[in-house]
Amino acid sequence: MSTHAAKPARTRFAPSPTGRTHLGGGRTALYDFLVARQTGGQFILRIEDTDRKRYSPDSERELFESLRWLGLQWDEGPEVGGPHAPYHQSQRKDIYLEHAHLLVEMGHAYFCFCSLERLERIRQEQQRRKEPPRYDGTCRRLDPDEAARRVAAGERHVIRFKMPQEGSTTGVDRLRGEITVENRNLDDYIIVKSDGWALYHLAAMVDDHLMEITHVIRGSEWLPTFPLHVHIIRAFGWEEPDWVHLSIFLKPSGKGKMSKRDTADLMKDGFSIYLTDLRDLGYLPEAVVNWTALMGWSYDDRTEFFSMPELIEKFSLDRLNPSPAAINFSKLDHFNGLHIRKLPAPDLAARLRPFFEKAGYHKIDEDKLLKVTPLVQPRIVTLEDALVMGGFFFEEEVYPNLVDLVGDNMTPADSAAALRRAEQILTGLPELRRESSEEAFRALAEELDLSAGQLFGILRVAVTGKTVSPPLFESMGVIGKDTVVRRIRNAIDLLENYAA
RNA sequence: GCCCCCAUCGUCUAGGGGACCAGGACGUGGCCCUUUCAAGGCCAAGACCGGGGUUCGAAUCCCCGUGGGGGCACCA
Repeated sequence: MSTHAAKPARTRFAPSPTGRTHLGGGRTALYDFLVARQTGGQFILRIEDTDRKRYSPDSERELFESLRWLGLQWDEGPEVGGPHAPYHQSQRKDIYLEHAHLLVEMGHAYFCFCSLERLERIRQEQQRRKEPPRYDGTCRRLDPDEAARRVAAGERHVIRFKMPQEGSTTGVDRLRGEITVENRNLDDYIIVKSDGWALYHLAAMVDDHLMEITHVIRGSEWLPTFPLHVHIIRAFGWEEPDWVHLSIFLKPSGKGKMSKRDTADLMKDGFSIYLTDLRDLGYLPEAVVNWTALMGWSYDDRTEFFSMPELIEKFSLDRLNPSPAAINFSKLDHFNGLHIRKLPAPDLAARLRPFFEKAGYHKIDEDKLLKVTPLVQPRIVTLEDALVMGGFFFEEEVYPNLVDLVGDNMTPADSAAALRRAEQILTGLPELRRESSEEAFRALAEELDLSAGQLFGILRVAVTGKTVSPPLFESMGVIGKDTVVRRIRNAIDLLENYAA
């Protein structure tokens, strides 16, 4: 695909807004987007909301938000319009109905008047006899003129696709090659419900054709009905798109698909399969894109770090892997760290700001944030980690634990004495810069017969309130001399009050 | 039960008849660097599901098992 200039592709992401947008959808949309961008074609978003009972406006909002967060802006679809509008299937009911009637006229479909109850009876009977559950074909044998009269008379009916009963059907999947199914294993699927709404099988094929879709990239859960879709397209005499059935995602253990329970467990570990959760958890869209792109696709035997432009250039449907993939969140952490470190500091600072603000650190000074950013940058894996790693920079006071203030193999009195000397040195310093302060404090350690680790450890706790922090002297420089001195005095008080 | 898909380190993967005592990445362990924590560098352990075939030669092709996954709605 990338080897020779392909003709512009028209791809579509066609989700059903009945739940939250997750990794699987994100990856499908990403591949759609990449193929469109790579070939100079269009990425279309189509909302499959023909099931009015399951439709949820919240889901749709979250869908748009998720795709945009990932950087997958659609060229045609809701909110942006396009030459094939409307892009909500709920607004295209008549189009599907017309096409269904066309199929009936051509003899590829028929009206069915069987009741739900009768269908249920047949199903149970078949189950009892261990037969595959299928429509028994009663209405298929009806005289078409009579069926038409009953429809005209207002009798409740559905429209079924007339599947050939002999032979087999072969479709070609881009990653698996030919997929052949015996026609007798296929059912006379309902394509229009009794309320007049088309089902996916019809609606999607009609829209894909009308919208001139060249590549249907979708989940492999569609593989079993793939031959049906091929049949519908052939019945109309349309050209088939390229079919790409993506592998599914397994839970991290590799044992089965993600369940509700798994999702809840995941959140406890600070992970989620939902895109907006990942955003709120402090993951970068760049990292999520890079990570999911590699779940089922590879470039070569060593390159793994990709930006969106690089993916657009290098992505290829020919290098997709058909086997199911377990989700590996520790690899997401890895990619997030990588992308965080790659970011220019001002960019990272801008992304960090909302996390600090949400945590209650208001009036964050831009200059200070810009200084803090490179200090936390190599030390965080998510944006949210910056709160723990660098919160003390924006805190008025810090509250160290007494035990942490006492150095290794030292008494509280020793620590207090060391801090007193540190305070003297600090106040004597004309300004607080890393080079000068580090030199002075190294000398102090020697004077007190302490290791650098001992002294710096005490200072770190006094100044940052924590045992783990960015490098001490750089940190002190950002915090400022007055605040550093005040915090050291507080630590001395703490130690001496304990002694008393 | 029936149908379909899949099968290389714990995980994501490279490999597509000889270049493979199987390469990379995450994770894990160790070392170096180092004021803590990271980052970074180096090293280590770790896999071709089983059985048949085809072939001079199989991780690679074929068949059968087995295992895993998906689907069997007037959902998508």
